[in-house]
Amino acid sequence: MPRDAAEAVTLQHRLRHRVVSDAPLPAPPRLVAGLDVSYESSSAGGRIAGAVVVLHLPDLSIAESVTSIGTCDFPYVPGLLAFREVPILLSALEKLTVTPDVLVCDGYGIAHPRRFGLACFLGVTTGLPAFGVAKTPFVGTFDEVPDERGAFTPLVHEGETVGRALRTQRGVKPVFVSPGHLIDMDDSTGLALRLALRYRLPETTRRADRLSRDALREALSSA
DNA sequence: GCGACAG
DNA sequence: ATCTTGTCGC
Repeated sequence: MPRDAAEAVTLQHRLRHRVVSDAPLPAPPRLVAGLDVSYESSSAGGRIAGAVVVLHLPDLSIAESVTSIGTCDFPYVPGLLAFREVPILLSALEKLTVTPDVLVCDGYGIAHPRRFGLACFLGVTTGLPAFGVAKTPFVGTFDEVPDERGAFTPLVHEGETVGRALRTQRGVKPVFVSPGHLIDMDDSTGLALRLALRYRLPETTRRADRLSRDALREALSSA
């Protein structure tokens, strides 16, 4: 891992060419993994907890869940989020005894200043299909999304469609979906929708968020 | 040059 | 991400 921002940007530029973001999934996914990270402090130096929850499709029952505790050694810089979260998430992924068919990341894929967001990084690193579902806008612009579940408008950045603003529930703000690696726009959108049957965010993200939060609380209190 | 800026 | 009160709605 890079030690500073300059090295990180260089690494992103070197790896971005390995990204495949226009291919459909090789087969219908059976196991989908949600990943998330919780922080003790907003800045670097504090403890962090990474969590991965694998769900069965289509029933969304839990297949396996793992966590990993560590320290945050990279500051938050827009565009460099992956360098904060990838290490802890990889250590958690190593504990899995099952191999997910796709990773659902908390953040962006190719909808990124250098087309290499967190989902691209995790996908290229693990060799697994990965896409991102973000809660707030980052790069690009989009037209208002019709207030209907499943409706979406393209997220455009520098003339390219890099993702979609997707309404997962009527009456709630849209989420932002973008392919990361070995998956395309349609499969990413379809999966996000299948995972967000009741709430705004995919069930994978919600479960991983809770698990990482619980794991961090536990780590901070016991030791 | 001035803001905006995933989590 | 995280820190937090009250409030609207099913």
